[in-house]
Amino acid sequence: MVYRPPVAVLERRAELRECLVAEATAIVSRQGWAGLTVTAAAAAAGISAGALYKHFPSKASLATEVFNRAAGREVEVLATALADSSYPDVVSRLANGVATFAWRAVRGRQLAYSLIAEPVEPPIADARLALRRRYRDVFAAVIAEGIERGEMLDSQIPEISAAALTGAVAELLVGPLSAAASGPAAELIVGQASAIALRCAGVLGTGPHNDRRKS
Amino acid sequence: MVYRPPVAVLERRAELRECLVAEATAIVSRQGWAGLTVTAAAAAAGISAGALYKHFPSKASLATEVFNRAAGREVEVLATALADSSYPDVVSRLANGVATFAWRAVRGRQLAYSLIAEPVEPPIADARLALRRRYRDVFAAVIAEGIERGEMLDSQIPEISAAALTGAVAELLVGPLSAAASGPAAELIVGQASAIALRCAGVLGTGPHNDRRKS
DNA sequence: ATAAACAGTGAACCACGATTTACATCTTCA
DNA sequence: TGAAGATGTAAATCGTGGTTCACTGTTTAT
Repeated sequence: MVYRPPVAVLERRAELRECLVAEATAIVSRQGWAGLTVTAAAAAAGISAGALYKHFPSKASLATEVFNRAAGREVEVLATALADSSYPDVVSRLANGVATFAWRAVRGRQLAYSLIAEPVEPPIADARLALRRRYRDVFAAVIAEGIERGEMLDSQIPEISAAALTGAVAELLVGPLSAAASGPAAELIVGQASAIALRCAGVLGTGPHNDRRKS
Repeated sequence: MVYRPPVAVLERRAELRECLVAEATAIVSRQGWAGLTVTAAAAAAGISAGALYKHFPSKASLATEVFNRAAGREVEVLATALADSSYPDVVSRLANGVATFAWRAVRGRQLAYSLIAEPVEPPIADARLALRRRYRDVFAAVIAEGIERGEMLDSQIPEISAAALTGAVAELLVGPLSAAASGPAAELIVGQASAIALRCAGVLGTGPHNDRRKS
């Protein structure tokens, strides 16, 4: 071989690749997967559609990379919130985790919708299955710990409760209900989401009860 | 006008239209929306693709009719189960409703997935929104009644809990968890789904508790 | 200086389904 | 009988995006 690209070129190449992923992510966060065409992504990064194929073998490849990175970030944030050791009990950690999850969905609403519910082509649908599984596993671990420590109902199956919890919160945040959620409405929904999540997870202790005094 | 189609012809025409809807529904129940092409639907009904347009103005029109009819049936069944007056209390009715919902999803799994979660083109996505709203409303009514009668937590908002409940059960039944659900596993999931739904709805009374005796 | 490797361009090219069209057939009713 | 309406067929047409292709300009190592 008589040509070996020098470091500077390789760096620029890597940079452009990153730029493509970043721009594609921005498009999805703004317009959803429907807006992510090869032409649009390439144009946003300042190159032509054909050139994109010098960096990704196919659109699906770019799309799944975008998905997986964004999904990874979300799961990471959730896992971190769920592991926050400044809370003494598992229940508080769960509440904190759900609230975090919820807030992130309320702010990047379009991205949350795109990750969780928007119609997508098959390769991304697969990645989405994996995402759901990861959410489930993360929640399931917390529930299992809660059962272990006697803070949660022990007749439940952590994986199942976790899946339900994931679905419940997702529907709440991404579904039609929160579509029109302005500031205060959003707070209400996030608050309710946390409460519901705890009930879902079979939190023991005081248990659900109504106040005697009527207002 | 010198031609007025006689009753027999009109009947046959209506019959064929029904046949198209039925065949299209069958395709969706078997292969999902992905399998529902104009050609396939027409062929199943024994006509050519072009002829289908004598009965429906567009594919979207046929598809939404298929969706809405199937969705209507599901909601109807659920509403009936939730209204079963042979149960004395609201809680039992809710449990019964969720179990019915769940069983139907476990048997027609593909159809349930298609109605609730499969990627679809925009016109059907709209119809799906409406379906989710209907599910939510039906559950919300029951929860509201439960609160009214003092059987459920009164600090919740029925619509929100109902949305969460819908999402939870949907995720459970249509998500990856129940993908491999053979007979006994399915029963387990349905059972858990009912239990989770009751917790979600903030059922009072005995509340979640662990048995003292360890096995 | 020059062959080789490579990013990039812009214009084809292609696959896939939905729709439309041109034409044939049949039926009704003046 | 024959003009008009309706159904049906098969093939052509269209739109949309992803993907490929032929070619250009640039850079590197001999």
